[in-house]
Amino acid sequence: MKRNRDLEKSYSPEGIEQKWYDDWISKDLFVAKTVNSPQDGAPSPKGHFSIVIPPPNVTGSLHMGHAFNNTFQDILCRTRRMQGYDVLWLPGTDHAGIATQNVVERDIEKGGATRHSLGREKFVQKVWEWKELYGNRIIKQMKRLGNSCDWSRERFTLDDGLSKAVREVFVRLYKKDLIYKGKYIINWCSRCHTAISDLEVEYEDVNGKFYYVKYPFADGEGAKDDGIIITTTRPETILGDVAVAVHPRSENSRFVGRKVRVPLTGRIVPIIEDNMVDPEFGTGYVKITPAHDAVDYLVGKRHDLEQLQVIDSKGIMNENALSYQGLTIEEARKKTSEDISKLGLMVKVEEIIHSLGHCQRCRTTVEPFLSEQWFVRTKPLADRGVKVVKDGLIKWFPEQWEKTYFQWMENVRDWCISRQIWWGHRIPAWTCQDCGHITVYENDPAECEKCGSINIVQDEDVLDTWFSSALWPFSTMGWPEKNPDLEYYYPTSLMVTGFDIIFFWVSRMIMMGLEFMDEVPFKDVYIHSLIRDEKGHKMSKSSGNVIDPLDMIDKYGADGLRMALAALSTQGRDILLSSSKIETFRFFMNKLWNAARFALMNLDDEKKEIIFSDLRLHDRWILDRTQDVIESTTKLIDEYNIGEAARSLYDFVWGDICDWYIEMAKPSLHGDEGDKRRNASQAVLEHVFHSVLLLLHPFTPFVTEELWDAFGYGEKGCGKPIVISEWPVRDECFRFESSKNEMIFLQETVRVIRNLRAEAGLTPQQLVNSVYIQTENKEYSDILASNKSQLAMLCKVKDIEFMSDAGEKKTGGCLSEVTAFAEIYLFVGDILDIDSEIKRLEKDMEALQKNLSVNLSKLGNESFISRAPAEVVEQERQRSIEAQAQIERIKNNMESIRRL
RNA sequence: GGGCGGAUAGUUCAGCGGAAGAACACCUGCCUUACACGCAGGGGGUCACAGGUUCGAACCCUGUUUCGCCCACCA
Repeated sequence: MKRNRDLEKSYSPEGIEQKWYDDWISKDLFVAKTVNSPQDGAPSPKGHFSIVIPPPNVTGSLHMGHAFNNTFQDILCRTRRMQGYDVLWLPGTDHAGIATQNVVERDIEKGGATRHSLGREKFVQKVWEWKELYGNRIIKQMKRLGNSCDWSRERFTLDDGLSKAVREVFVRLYKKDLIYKGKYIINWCSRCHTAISDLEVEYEDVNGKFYYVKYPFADGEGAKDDGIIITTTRPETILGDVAVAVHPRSENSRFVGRKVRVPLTGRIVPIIEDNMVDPEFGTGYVKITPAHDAVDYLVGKRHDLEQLQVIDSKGIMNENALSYQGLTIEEARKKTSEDISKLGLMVKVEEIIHSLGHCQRCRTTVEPFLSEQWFVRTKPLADRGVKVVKDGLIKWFPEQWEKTYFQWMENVRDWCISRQIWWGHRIPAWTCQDCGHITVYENDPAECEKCGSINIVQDEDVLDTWFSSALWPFSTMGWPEKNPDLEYYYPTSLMVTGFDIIFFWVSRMIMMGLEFMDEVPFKDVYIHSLIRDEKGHKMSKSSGNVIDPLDMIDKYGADGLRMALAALSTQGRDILLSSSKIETFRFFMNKLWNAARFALMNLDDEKKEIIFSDLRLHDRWILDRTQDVIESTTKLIDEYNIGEAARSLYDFVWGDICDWYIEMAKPSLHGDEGDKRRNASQAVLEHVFHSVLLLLHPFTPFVTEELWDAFGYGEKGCGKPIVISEWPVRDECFRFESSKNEMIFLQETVRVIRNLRAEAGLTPQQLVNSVYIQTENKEYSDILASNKSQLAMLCKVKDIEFMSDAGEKKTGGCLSEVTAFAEIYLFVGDILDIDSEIKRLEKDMEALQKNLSVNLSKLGNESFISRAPAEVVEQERQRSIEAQAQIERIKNNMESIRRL
């Protein structure tokens, strides 16, 4: 083994991370196998493990959510790669229609341009330029995190291949009547100037006014009841009223069939009955405005009412709004309410808090708006999506999310997929100007498929971004073409994402995957929690509480950040992150580094075999623990419980290896117990580090690769990089069950003695001459007796005495503590000072040496030898030998005390 | 209105049927040749409340209180 013992005294990630990432990339270690191709050959007997990354927005930059999500996926991919699976982690980015368009619009505004002043073609060109400039930023950031993605397969949702898939899907769905075009009430953002889907509307409580308005009877019968009172929050929509509704079984239903006069417009409208009215709410009378309210729209449909539009797509009152034409919604609201008051029809106005929809992208209030849009008929697709989960073909982690999914899927409504923006996949539909027929086709058609006219124009709208995202698991692998990747890596193994996009994305991928691949898009879905700031608030630029993962990588290293994210994660609870929490794990990287440094300082180049007869308790214990950790880590990762996996590795390294094993192995590593023991400890240490580096690699790829190399396991030592080294498995040879309990005896005793020492106020320089242990437990006393030197090492005690009754010792200056196994006594008077102990020994030695030199001079004197009797000479000779031995012993003694 | 999740040490959270744990923070000692990004020790908890199941409950069941989140056609 070629060891590198020349490690820095503390771990600094700079340089190391970049070095290894470049190395991995240059060796194509993340490039997935193209199975059955001439260069890659047959698939692994283990099979495949594939993940498609949730594609981040091209204009975005890496935030903590991405960092967490990507770390999770990377841990799985790296583990599976080491386990011998054919791993594909497919990366890419999303064109993010409205979001990106908004960003670029804001950018060109600085130069005084608008998208309309540029025109469609030029504007789209601008967005592409933007994408070329900044679209790569997030990819670079992912690389710094250590993502082991196959960058050779990187995709973008507007790539040619993916665009082709989008068209194919659109056409097939249209032909199956699963896509249709129609005039419906949709959510309209007057700022983005486009329709948005139900999911893109976010409801928020806002202050508003609740107007009580009287609608007089118009049929002359109501002499006594001169009218009814409706309630509304939007008086400007009174201009579009075409009816008033009551609940059929309410008190108010007695007026059904009568007519009232709508204020301002003077329109005579009927009172109708509809179940949608809550008789308990407001006055129990609801004005019906089918063109400007989603509920009213449905009521209008049921009762065949006119859809009277009074507001246009820009949020301006239109020609139907009489004198209010040209006003904005806000202006019209003020004016109409004033005018109603003037007419004496405003009964009262209340302040209320009500929930209002806002555009997810720009926070503008969303208006219900009647317009012609494209929709996906979702129900038939959803039914299948529900079934596969019920049948267990897709498993959710944590399981509870399954319910959320079912709830949405079982009540799913048609999906509005057309957007009145320019950045995205343009809808492949052409309307014939002559016959009005709509031609929907994969390739741009030259003529109307019905009448053959060449006078056809393509639909102006583009598709919802999520339409292309829904195809991501198979469109990225080449669909609709047949392709070895698609055949081998689809369905993917796992989807990792946040709960916020279960409806937007996960459910739609399931529906599309089933429709077009006839198979689920992934077998497991892992829904992770949200990252929040330390106070539990959502991180956002506006509140200034963002912890930038790139800053954290600069400060603490990618490994520290990754370990923190992994270890802090728990199932089903949000993660409250702070810089200091990440720091804790940076310290862990240093601890690992130094433990490895210690090991390297104590290992020879030659690799030692583990010889069982030379092992002592702590050796057997750490070998046994290592096997347990190998097994449990593997199991936890299989269950996607990376939080527990990371935490248990942390505890194992810090608590078991550093705090106990290394401390206990020091005497033998220093050679105090002879060569055999030194070899044994070296062999054990090597095994432990070899295993733990492998186990930690998915979590902290960079340090582990660096240390792997330093131990000589990497290419310099004629091995392989850790990235592609074999994942460890439990070695049954190293199962030492009894070591677990025996070690507990020892640890418990050490803790108690240390505790007693602290109670007695002893300094580290003070040596306890002896502790007395009273116990009936033979096994316990045997274990302690055979580990005296470790005990001395760990708690600075010279000797242990066992006794059945310590009664006579319990006088003055005695401290004691009872444990589960024994009662332990320490006498405050029975303390040796290390320095004076050494002085005492030095004195002894001096005296001995004096005697010895006298002896030796006698033996060197010829007249003494010739005159003295033979037995006296022999006696003197014996004495000198004894003295020499004793000096040797005292020397050793001094050495070991000095070490304490 | 429906659904989901949380309530455990000062703080952030693990634990989810068998003697209350970690990390920060706090207090006391220590620069002991792997590590002060460290070592050793310490204080601190009716595990939200009330019932129940069990030999045994922080953990299971039933309520209650309370804080979040998601969905839904309260105009």
